[in-house]
Amino acid sequence: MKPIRVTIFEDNKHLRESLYYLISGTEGFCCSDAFADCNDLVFQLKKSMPDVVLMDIEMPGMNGIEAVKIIKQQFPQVQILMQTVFHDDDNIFNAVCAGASGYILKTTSPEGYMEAIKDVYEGGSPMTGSVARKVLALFQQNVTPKGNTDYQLTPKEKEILQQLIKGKSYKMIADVVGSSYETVRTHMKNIYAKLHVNSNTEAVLKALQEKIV
Amino acid sequence: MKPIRVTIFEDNKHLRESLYYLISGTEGFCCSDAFADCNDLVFQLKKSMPDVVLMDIEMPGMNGIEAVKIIKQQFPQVQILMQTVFHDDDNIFNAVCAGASGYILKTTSPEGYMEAIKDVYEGGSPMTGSVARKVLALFQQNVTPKGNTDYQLTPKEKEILQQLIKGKSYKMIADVVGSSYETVRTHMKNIYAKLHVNSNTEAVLKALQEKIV
DNA sequence: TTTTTTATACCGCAAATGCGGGAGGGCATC
DNA sequence: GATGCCCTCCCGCATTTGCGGTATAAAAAA
Repeated sequence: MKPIRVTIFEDNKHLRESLYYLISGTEGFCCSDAFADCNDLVFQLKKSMPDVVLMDIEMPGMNGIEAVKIIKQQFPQVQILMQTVFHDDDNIFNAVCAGASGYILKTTSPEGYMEAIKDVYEGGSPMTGSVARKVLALFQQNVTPKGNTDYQLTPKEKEILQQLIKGKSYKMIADVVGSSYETVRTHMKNIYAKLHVNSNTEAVLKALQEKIV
Repeated sequence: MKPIRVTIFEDNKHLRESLYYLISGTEGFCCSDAFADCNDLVFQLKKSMPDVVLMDIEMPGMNGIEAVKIIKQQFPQVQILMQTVFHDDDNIFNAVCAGASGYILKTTSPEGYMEAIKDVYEGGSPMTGSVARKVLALFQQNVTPKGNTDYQLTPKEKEILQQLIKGKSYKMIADVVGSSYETVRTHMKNIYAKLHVNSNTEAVLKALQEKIV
């Protein structure tokens, strides 16, 4: 069983070295490299070939978020564990969007660190509870506009609406669902009535917003 | 220090009772009630006054997701921990949207259960690593599609597109933006050309997806 | 200053859409 | 057997859209 290769990006010398020794000294892990900044990021990673990158958010030069984007683009298989001092909503949000797989605080215990590294490596997404709560909160904010009104659409109607919100015209829809153009029109009439709309765009809008599809 | 009050909703009798004894038998916890379904949900909760609700997703009658919505509406301070057998994307998504604060699998160990309950109570959001990963994945899917392509829309064009994705017709748009119907049409032509679309719906779709607005 | 861009506005025509109606077949429920 | 629901298809007509022009004036850029 080969060890999990970890590369560290952390500007604080003390923490960086502590982590280096912690990881190197743990059975089953191997700290392939430790950097203070993201200069030559891609080049360094090509050499290091890590399984997991431990990335600080606050860093001089290129910040952690930018680095995550680049890493995910160039080495999509690499798992990234973010570490930060603060509970900053924006940072969490951005890191998650950029493609980080885990998010822990620097106050985490050494054992916690090692568990988290193992977890991201195995496909999990470790987060300290409060970070997770923030992610969920963001998630709820950004996605909840999910009206739950039931419009009683029939399967066929849903199918057609599905196609409509892909930008298809009636003719194309008819083709896809295997009905005649006229039939599609009939369905649309019914859909409009059920959704209480009277135009193409309104239907698309409503369908997308309320996730009726 | 008063104990954390937990109410269980779980249709499986064996698991329900196991959890009941587990929670009751743990220092600092108190299982205020355990139900097999969500009948009289609100009434029962008023009596139980739990701090944390342990909710099964798959249940006869009202399912767990619906229950979460109601609980969060009626008792917003109550923390909800979902439990499920499966890793079903839709369920996770819906539960999170509905307002669940944590999400664990039934295969979780007794200690894991207790930790999770404590965690939600304290404002965290425990999730098994793989669940967290799925939530993040959903998050990334739903939020990142932030197209960075620049379509070079002029202010007026953006304004008009803005209106279009509200479901307005050209006439109505003309009225809102204070231009003539014909002018709006001209702008639309240009917008379509810039977005590389050729229908109403496609434009709305693209505008919404890429958040050009 | 000349050119380009933006916003304004109109005409015309073909196509698509919205809306009203009618009509038959299948299938399940009552 | 009757009723209701869903899916199917068609007709007609008024309106809206998509797309091709043309054109003017102000503003911005060259």
